[in-house]
Amino acid sequence: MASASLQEAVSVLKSTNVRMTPQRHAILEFLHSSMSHPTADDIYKSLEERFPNMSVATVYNNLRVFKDAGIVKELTYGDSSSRFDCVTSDHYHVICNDCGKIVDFHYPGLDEVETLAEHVTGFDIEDHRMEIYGTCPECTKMSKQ
Amino acid sequence: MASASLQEAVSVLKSTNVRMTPQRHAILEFLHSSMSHPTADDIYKSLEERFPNMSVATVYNNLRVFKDAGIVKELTYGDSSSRFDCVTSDHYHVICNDCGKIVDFHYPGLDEVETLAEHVTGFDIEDHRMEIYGTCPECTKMSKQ
DNA sequence: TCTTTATTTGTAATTCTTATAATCTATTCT
DNA sequence: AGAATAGATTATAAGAATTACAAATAAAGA
Repeated sequence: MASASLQEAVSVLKSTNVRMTPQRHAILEFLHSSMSHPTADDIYKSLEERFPNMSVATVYNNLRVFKDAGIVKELTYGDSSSRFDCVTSDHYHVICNDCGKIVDFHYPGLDEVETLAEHVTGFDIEDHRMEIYGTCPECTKMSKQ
Repeated sequence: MASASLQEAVSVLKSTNVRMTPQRHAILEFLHSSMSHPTADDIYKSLEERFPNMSVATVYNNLRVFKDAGIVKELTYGDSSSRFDCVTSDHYHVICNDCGKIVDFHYPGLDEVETLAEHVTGFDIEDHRMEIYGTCPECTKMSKQ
């Protein structure tokens, strides 16, 4: 479950019969370099200059390919559009209710939750995610003024 | 954070200046009776018979009112449409990757996560949610046949 | 290089959700 | 009770995100 580097992601893709295209590489690159959690549109806009002819459909297609390959996760929050996060290691997200900022948060040791859920529900558990909601320091400061 | 009964939900609404209408009551009733986690459209369809003239907008409007009042939570997963869950007590959701079934799952004691997140990120934490993903017994059985 | 097959592109279509304005209904004030 | 006010519903249109589709293009292996 840990595809740390861009290289690793590329080789994961090659192992299935997924071809490497310039667009794909650029999308992966952007996902790995940006520490934020971009939307499909963020990605599209950021690559507009390098790929003036790229279609939005390409971004969506490839995000699905990456998701299926397990190297990218889709995050759906309250807001309209999904965000995408390259799978690096288990971490959670702290999200600001005001401005939407997302901060990574490490908290190990929730494997137990999966084990218990398996026993209680009979599901074959694969994964879990957690989001923590609140107000970020900046927004707190703003509201106090 | 615990509005166990329908009655309680109604009185919460009355305490703000939200009027009780037949449509509102029916939506609340449905949310409380259905142990599933219906989409706006599920709710709309289920009330079609009783309220032939009801608009989808009414469902959406009221779900927002309920959300703002804190008696209903919106759940956004991978699939296209949001699901709604009346706030009863803290619980999490186990979701089937195949058929989308959602099962409630109680796991106390994750307040610590919020505390730690506050310290690490400086956020003013209010809430958290967790989803556990896997394959339900039925879908596992199906795939083995 | 050639062939096969995946991928990209551009556009149209779909779906979910929200905005708007008109109508209607409940509550309040006199 | 009756009028005024504010809130709610309805119907429809608009908006935004995502997907479907068919034609054109490009990658990978023989």
